[in-house]
Amino acid sequence: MAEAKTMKYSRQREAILAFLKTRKDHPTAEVIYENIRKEYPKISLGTIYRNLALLSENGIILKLSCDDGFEHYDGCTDTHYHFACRRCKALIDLEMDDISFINTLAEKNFGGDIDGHVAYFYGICAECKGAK
Amino acid sequence: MAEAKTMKYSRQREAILAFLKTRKDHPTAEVIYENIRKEYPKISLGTIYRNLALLSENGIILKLSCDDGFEHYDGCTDTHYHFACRRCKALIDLEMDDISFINTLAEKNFGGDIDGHVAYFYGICAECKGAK
DNA sequence: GGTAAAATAAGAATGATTACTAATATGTTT
DNA sequence: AAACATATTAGTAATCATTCTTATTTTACC
Repeated sequence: MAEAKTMKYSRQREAILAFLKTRKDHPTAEVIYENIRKEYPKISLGTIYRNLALLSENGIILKLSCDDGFEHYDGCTDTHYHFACRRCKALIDLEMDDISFINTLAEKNFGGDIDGHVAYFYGICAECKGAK
Repeated sequence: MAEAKTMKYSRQREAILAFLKTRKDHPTAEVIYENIRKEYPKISLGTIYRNLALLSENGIILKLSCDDGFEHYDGCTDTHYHFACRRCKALIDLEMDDISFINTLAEKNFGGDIDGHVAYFYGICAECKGAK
C-alpha cells in the first residue's frame, strides 16, 4: 500500500511525530503547527503539511477525514475506530473490538480486491450528553 | 438528526435531485454543475452548492467524503456502503449486507450515544484489477 | 394582485492546502 | 574532514474547492 519514499532524518519531522504520539485527540495541521512552534519557532506551516503527508503516505501516521472541514492526524496506526461528536465535533478513539471481518462481507459480491476500510461513528459524546 | 429547514420549491433544486437519482457514480459538485447547465445554462455553481447542502442537511441525499479532495453526492439514502479504488479513484456502491450492528459493538465501552456510521472500503476495483 | 420569505445568478471572498525557491541540513564518498 | 548529491527547510506566493454577498427573481399564501 505504501511505497517507501527516501526520507532523510529531520528534527522537525521527528518533533511532529513525537508530538502526535503524545496526543489522543487527533489534532489538525494548524494545532500541530502551534505546538511545534513552541520548540521550533521558525518552522513553517508548509513543513508541517509536507511532513504529515510524508508520514501518512508511508503508513507511519493516519490521516483522518471526518467531514468537519479539516484533516486530522493520528499517531497511532493500530487498527482502531473513531467517533465524531455531532455537537462538539470532538474526534475520539473508540475502544471496540476489531471489525476487520467486514472486509470479507464487503468483498462477497464484489469483483475487486479490498485491502482496508475506514469507519467513523457519529452521535453525541458522553460529555455533551451529560451537559444537555 | 436532520432539523427540517423550510424549503420552497425550486426548479433548479428539483433538477439537481433528479440528476443525482440517475447517477450511480456519486458525482462531485463540479460534475453536477456541468450537467445541470445543459438544462439551465444560467445556473451558478453557488446554487449547486447551496442546494446540495440543503438536500444533505435534510437527509434527502448523502454527502460522501472519501478523502480524494472532493465531496461526492449520492442520491440514494438507503443504508449501503462504498468502495474507493486506490488506482482509478472511482467511488462505487457495494452490494453487501447491512452492517448496522457495528453501532452496537462501538457503543459497548463508550459513554455517549451512537446514531450512525459511515464506512469506506479501499482497494483495487475489478476494472483496474483486470487491466493490470 | 400584493406581500413576505426563500431562491437565484453573478461575482467576490475565504481559507485550508499546495507549490515554488533559494538557502540549509543530512548522509555518503573519497 | 572536505566535497558532493540529495532531501529538507523557511518564507512566501499560488491554488482552488467551497462559502458568502447582494441585488433581483420565484414561490407560496392571503
